[in-house]
Amino acid sequence: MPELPEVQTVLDTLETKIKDCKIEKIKIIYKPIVSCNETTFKRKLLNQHFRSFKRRGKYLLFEMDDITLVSHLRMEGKYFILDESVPLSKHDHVIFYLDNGKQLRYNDVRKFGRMELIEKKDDYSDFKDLGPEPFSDKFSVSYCKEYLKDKKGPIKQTLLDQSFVAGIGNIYADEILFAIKVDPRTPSDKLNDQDLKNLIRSTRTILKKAIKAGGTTIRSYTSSLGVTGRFQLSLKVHTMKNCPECGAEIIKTVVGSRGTYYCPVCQKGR
DNA sequence: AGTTTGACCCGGACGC
DNA sequence: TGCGTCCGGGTCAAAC
Repeated sequence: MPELPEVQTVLDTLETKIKDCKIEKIKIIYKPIVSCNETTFKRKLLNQHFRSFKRRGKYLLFEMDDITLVSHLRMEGKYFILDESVPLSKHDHVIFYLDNGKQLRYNDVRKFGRMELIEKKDDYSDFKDLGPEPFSDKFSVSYCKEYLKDKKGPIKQTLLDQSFVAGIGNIYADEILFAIKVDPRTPSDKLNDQDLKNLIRSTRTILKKAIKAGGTTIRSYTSSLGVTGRFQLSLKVHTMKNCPECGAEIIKTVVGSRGTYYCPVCQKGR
């Protein structure tokens, strides 16, 4: 499922493929994907060009001439760029007809993804109450300390809270906590300064590595399949059976109603 | 009043 | 073949 690295990869790939393309027609097959009024959505996007490509957390932001198209892939949203002659597939929900004869197709098996329009801004830092980007200077030890103060809920759950830091999903939350050797159930306010330093560093390292891997993998897919949003993961705990460090059996449990993997030997509470 | 939990949206996968 | 159940990101309502 797309988390920050995958969203970034999709964005980068779309930028190379449809930058400055014009939308000539829009077909909405499954209406709830588009959050706003259908007529307004079409009217405002018609004859607009894809000018710049930005990301905020897991949201794709397509800046057009006069408006910003926001897209969230949720669980399984995918974009394909295909010739109009290619038959529609079962889970294609929104079709953008481009001026180069290609179509940008939004495909989503679960139908959880959403699109909406917002005003263009120079700065999307206030967008949807999202927390800082993991790579921004705002994601600092002092910020984490302040945010986590008196937070009793498990640190894993806080990592998934998009208003704490934007873009981390279930898989990377497990991977980050494994990297810093902290038990996912640890109360959020129990992490010490060193833990927070490690948390910030590991988050950036892991996400960066995944973006790199995503970029590598997706290039081999794009020529035939369009933007599938698939990318390789080098997972250490999530879905693993044994710990790559100590060999202990990985525990699978539920934290904050999310499936959670951790090593009972390497990862300690505080 | 602020924080936290839970239902919801979906359909594929899986177990019986 | 056919049910029933589980899973999950973000939103929003309800409960604490």
